[in-house]
Amino acid sequence: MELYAERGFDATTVADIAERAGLTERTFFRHFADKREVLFSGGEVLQQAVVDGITAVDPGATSIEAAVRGLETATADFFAPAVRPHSRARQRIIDAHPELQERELIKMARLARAIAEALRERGVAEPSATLTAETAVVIFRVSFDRWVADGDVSTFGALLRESLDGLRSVAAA
Amino acid sequence: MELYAERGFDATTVADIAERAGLTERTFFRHFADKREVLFSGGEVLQQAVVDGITAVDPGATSIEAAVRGLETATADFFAPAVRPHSRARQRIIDAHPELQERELIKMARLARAIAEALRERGVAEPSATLTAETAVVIFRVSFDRWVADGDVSTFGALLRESLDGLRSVAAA
DNA sequence: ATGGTGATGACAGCTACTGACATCGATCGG
DNA sequence: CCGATCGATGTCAGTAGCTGTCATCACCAT
Repeated sequence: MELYAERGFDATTVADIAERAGLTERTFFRHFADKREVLFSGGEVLQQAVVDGITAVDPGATSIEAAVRGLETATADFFAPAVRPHSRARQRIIDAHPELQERELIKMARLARAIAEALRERGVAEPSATLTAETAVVIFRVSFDRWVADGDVSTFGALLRESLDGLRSVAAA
Repeated sequence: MELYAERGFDATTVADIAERAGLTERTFFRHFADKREVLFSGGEVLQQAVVDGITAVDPGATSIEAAVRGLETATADFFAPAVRPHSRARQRIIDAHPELQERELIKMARLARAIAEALRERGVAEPSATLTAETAVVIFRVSFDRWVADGDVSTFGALLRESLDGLRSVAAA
């Protein structure tokens, strides 16, 4: 991430990264599937936390409530105020490179699938499960954008709530 | 697409494609940004059609109604029953290759941004415009999946309506 | 000490993609 | 009717991402 920030994603070769890390280029590719993956390696952990959060929600909750509550508990650990500068730096790099956005998007798609599966475990039928999961991910993304943005100082959980409310009024219209 | 279907995306080189097309490898890259783009080249046309459709909707309509109506008019031209076999073949290739899914996802993201812009033109404020646009794209994707799936024989417009209803009940919960 | 295992290095190779320059055909002004 | 121009293509060389294969080495268990 240092190198990507310093000279840009395209301008840094895998050889550069390997050198700074004191390793071989080959070894880099044994740890990361490709050059982009470096920025996304922690993703499965968050995904698992969200899934765990959803299954922990009281069974009486509606599907969208369960999904958002799962996001709330998971993001409370991952998106503490202290990590905001790091997240912001990371996001600046991603936003500047379409290839990285592609990777980010597929991670989100996987998150949606995992959420849908967790909802089905709770007894939510299709197509509600998928629809709810996709909606939850939209809420997550909108919230994340606002959380990373400079001006906003709300907590992630509060932003999730606001986004959910916003979406409810949009859908009700 | 012939070659991708015959021997798989990974197993076909650009040299193969160029040869079958009777052209040079270099010429291929002058027409398509990269190897994946071949499968997505028509995307901007659909996007423009959706945007045009949205701006044509009567100004009194709500934002989500305008977005879905825009999708309806655009998809009526692009997703006629006759093109279903082609769409299905294309989708089979994409579904088998994560790299292609990445590209598809970023196209969807661009579509969402274009829809949001069209909604803002209609006077919809943020964050409603973005939220509505993302929601509309979810509806589009769910509908497209069902339209491409074997069993279903509904028209695309009907599927859009059903998905919108489904999402409304999810969000209302 | 021996053998197994997991991480790394070394090296060769393929292919996606790019830049630079030459060629060629069509078109258009004189 | 000729030459200039322009757009599309061919040619060639080069870079870099990524992979397969084999050797090495540290560590651990028996």
